[in-house]
Amino acid sequence: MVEVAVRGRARNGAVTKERIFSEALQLFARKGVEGTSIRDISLAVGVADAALYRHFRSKDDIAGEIFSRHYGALARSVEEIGARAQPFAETVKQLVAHFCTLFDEQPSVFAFILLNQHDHLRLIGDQENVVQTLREIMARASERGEITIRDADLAAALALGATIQPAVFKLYSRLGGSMSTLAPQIAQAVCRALGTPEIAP
Amino acid sequence: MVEVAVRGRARNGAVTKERIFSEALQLFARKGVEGTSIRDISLAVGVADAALYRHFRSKDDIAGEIFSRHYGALARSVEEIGARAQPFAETVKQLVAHFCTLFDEQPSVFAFILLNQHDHLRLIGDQENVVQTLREIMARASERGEITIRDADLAAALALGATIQPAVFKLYSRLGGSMSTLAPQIAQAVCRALGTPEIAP
DNA sequence: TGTACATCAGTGAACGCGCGTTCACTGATGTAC
DNA sequence: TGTACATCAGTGAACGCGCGTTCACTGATGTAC
Repeated sequence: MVEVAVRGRARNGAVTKERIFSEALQLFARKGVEGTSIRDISLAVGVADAALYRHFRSKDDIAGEIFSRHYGALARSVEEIGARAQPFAETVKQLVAHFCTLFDEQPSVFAFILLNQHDHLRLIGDQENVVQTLREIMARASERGEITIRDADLAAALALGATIQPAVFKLYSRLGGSMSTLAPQIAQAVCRALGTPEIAP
Repeated sequence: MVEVAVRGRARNGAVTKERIFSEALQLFARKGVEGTSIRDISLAVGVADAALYRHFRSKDDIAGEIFSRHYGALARSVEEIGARAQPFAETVKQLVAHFCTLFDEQPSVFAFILLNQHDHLRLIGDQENVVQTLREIMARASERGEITIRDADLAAALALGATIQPAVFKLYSRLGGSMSTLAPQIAQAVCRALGTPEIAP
């Protein structure tokens, strides 16, 4: 278990499975799930196509496991930030910063779970739902009079759209620099859009 | 030319081509271009699959013609609204209203040209570009001091995201009512986000 | 108005290809005694 | 420490299927004289 095979092919299943996760994620983010074939993935990993079926039941299973792993992690982060006892403007700041950091550090994760929404948004259960969690954060802020937009769903859509669309622009090289650089401006724009009093920087 | 065949199959080429446009658009919007087959389209139109090749060179040609037709129309509308001599807040109001009306009246068009961006954004030339036009509207507003966000691309992204994301929510039934009902709230949110003084309703 | 012919808009069948998946098999690794 | 065996993680080849596209052909429509 300690030593990985040196001659011949590596035969550590856990390592191979992680490499499939990693390569498939990048391909899915770049070309979409439908546009990526099992052979594309196995070529990138460096194994035969049939080897993928030692680790996953099907291609959809690969996509599903990758999606729920990262989407679940994001949902938990959003929930955790939303639960902090702090002014709404601070929550917005931290949420936007979190999304921007995710884009900068794991662009494939960002693209796969947030930009290909139409493929799999219906597949996820409601247990760990980023959008649902955002909605609840907005509903709470509305109750406390921290935002003037009354419809919590609309507020969530405005905030999410104002954060995601700049990322799309960056993907198409329409915006330079890192997303984290833009985060303060985006957070301020979101607060203004929702009608929140700003806090001192 | 005046009378359409009554017995046997309709043989009016122009009519068939329009029906292909119409059915293919709906399928592309619902399932994506890759997820829609030539046989899906021909089945919906009610002709043999091979008949499609009497009107289009390829499947991509169908998608391309549909896309550029509607995308071009939207680009010209945006350009025309942007060229009007009026306060920026009024321009935003009209742009948002235009997008919302498009969603309400032609949801398939909206979904196809604005929500599947990754498939074909690279295919379009720069001659009639919705995003580019929005950017120029923002740049002009920035020069005139009508918005406080200095980066025109970021301003365009914020405005577009705040308009498109509610539409995505509506597609997933997360928001009720029509988009046109939400238009005033969205326009106001965009103006606030960009730092524009509001105008009287 | 009739006739001859070109074009148009359709058909069913077939094509080659790439896809997701399965198969029998192999040899390395882990485990029991 | 050796031996016997189960399991794991890989292989190349093949499968059936649906895909986009092409083909030869058909009959209706339009045009010229």
